[in-house]
Amino acid sequence: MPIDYAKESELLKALAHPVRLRMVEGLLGRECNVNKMVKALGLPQSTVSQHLGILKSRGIVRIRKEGVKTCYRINDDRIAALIKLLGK
Amino acid sequence: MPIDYAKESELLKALAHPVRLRMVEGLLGRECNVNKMVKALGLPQSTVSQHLGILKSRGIVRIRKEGVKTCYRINDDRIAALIKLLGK
DNA sequence: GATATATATCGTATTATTACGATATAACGA
DNA sequence: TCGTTATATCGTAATAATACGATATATATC
Repeated sequence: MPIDYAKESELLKALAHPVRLRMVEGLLGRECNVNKMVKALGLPQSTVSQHLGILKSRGIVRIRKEGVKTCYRINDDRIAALIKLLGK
Repeated sequence: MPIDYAKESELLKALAHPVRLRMVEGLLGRECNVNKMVKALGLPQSTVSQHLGILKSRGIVRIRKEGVKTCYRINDDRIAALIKLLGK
């Protein structure tokens, strides 16, 4: 399958940040709401939300609303394999 | 193996550019000198050289000198699998 | 409706990346 | 040594990404 360089480089760019990489790895196999991530990461809420927005806009994650909470989960099938590759 | 987020996000950042992604894919399985890439990509020589420098500094490619020519080739075993993943 | 909680968005200063012409360096052949 | 070819580096203007406080919005509870 021919690669869409512009599109796939956007995907990689979204993952190419230490905080987002950590977020994505943390979301493998389980969903998580924003507040939990804020606490786990020790970063300002606005910063975490901004990073999540980037991951969402690239289709890497998607959300599920649960009352007032927003639960994020992985939405791209390739992510798990990609993260696994990085650990080698 | 636990991921070094800073290190691996640097790897992804180096790949997260349409031109560099195209370069890397073009180098899968075969080496190529700078001038050939300049012609193939239709970009200024300084631009191509700058991108190659980024790929090299992250260990994604390495070089072999052949007289005046510099031949670039893939140097990271994970790259082929990563590119393959992107095409899915 | 008032309040508290969860999250998103805005504004913006700082820092990083990009593109590319100009210039430098290095190897080769005449 | 000169000229040519191949490549790297420099300088820099333009653009993009980042961090994060302030603020807005939405939902639940009382």
